[in-house]
Amino acid sequence: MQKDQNQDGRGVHSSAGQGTPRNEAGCEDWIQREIPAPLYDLKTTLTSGQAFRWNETPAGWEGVVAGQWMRLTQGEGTILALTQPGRRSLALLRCYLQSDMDWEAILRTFPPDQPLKRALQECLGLRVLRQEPWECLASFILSSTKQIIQIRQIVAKLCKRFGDPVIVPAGVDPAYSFPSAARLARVSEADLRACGMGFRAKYLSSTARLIDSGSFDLDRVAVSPLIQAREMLRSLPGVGPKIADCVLLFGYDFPQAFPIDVWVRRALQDLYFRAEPVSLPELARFSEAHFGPYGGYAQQYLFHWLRTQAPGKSSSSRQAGRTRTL
DNA sequence: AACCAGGACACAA
DNA sequence: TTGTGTCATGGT
Repeated sequence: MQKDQNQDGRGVHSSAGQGTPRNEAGCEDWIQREIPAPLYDLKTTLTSGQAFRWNETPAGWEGVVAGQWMRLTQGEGTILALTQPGRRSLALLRCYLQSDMDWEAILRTFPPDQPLKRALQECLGLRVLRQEPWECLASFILSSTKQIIQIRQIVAKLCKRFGDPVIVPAGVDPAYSFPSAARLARVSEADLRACGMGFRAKYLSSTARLIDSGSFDLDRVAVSPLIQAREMLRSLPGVGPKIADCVLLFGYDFPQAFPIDVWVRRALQDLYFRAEPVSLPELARFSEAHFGPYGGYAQQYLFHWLRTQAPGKSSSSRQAGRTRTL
């Protein structure tokens, strides 16, 4: 079910260097298909800080999944997808979007507390994607102390410089695949840094090389229990507790993983511990116990809800960074 | 123009 | 185990 083979570093024809796509613009076919997706808000999901490569155009949301360009639009209880008529793109997309998930059953596992209920109401239709592990890992290594808009810019540069061009419909801006670990392993740290990623360049470079050399096997994460999978990812340079849980949640099948960034920390502090400041490790322990087997999904609701709040509406949100005792 | 961003890391206590 | 300074870069 979640076993879509992503082209990450190891193995697969990454050294072949396909260069430019064979088809010239206009010679290829594109078909529109319909994916059943009840309770699915495409825009909210694609803009909720999970994936960084979707662009909104007048025609819909355009992006690249597993090396294939696609355009998605919201339908009534469905998602419309413009893809090549190729064999696998539809199955690929349903896995990526996680549109077959029994969402109501998941909602029922959430604790019935007031803050979460409110976040659910405000962001109904927000879903969790299942991205390719390598792209997810690399993207979140680049995410640390960066705004989402900046992460998008860095990733876009990275793909344009080191990814391969993919086939797009006539008249559409060129698009690129996400560069494999094998490719990035052969890129100098300085060239990575030129994409604007700063100190994260050495993290991405080192991690790409560990994966390319076979020292680290991304597939082994998928078949490990949560605790071990988390430890494995954390052994990679540039991957700490937060990024590890992002990759487990968005790139693998670990719905309990609960990444805590500045926003989620603020949300937990304000919504569940209004009285006094609680340390980060303590918040992590609370979250693991409180939010249940799909806690990561609850986390995504809290994250997106707080982040889309009008600034200044929430009580102590703005200057919560400094530990100022009220 | 300061301030902050989907943090990790080495190091101190 | 938990708390602090440092690390680049650019948006707001």
